[in-house]
Amino acid sequence: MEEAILKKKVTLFNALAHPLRLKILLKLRRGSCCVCEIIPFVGSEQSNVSHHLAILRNANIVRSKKRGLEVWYEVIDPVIFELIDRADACIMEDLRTSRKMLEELAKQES
Amino acid sequence: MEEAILKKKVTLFNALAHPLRLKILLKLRRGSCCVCEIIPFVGSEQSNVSHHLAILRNANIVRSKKRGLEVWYEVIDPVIFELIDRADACIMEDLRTSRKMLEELAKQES
DNA sequence: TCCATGCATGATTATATTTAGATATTGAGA
DNA sequence: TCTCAATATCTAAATATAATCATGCATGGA
Repeated sequence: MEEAILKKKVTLFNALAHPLRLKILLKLRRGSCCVCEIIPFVGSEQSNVSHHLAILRNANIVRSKKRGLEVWYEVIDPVIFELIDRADACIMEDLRTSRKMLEELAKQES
Repeated sequence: MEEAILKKKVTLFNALAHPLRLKILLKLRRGSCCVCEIIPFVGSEQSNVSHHLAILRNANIVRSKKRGLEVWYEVIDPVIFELIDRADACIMEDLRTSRKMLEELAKQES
């Protein structure tokens, strides 16, 4: 694996490894919007949201443009949502396995 | 989004957000192996590798079992590789876009 | 039983990340 | 021009993460 690609992959996964940033992307999935809409959606300080938006920008996941006083954000490439969905699939599979194990434990106890 | 799922997703992405851990998974992709094979592959201290393996274990990405003195690791669910591949796709798309922008810049300059 | 091997765990230090508050910047309107 | 609104950036403190070194633990062989 090329070192530069590896680094980019770490940056990408790292950008997705925070609840606030995942919430921001969840909001942007419904369409682009301004920061003033993101702030109440994620429920955090303005400066904190701005900081996390910068991390998503640096990871090339979102881009912004000014519209008067507001700054509007949008996801650059929706493929990112496929990535997130794949993560969901991993988690769901994991949960299914856990449930099966619990069921078998329960069977053995009865 | 349910808070528990969100947390699991963060744990998953976080586990993938480190070059050493991605290298470990790259190794395990070729089949399960013992720690003594992983250490030279990733090129780091034994204790450090062990710590990172623990992070992958806690994220439910890999599991281990003893075989005599050795401990063998394997990926629990290969779906994780689809996730990683999807990340690659995101990065490649990003690189393609960057290249296009550079080409257009070059055109304008000439 | 004693020792060596393979690995995990704990402690420590250095570094990075997160958060909140303060300040700076940009644009719109009075 | 002055002021306000929306957002970014800076700073400091708290917390988390990473790497290394030391130690502990289980297993197999002498």
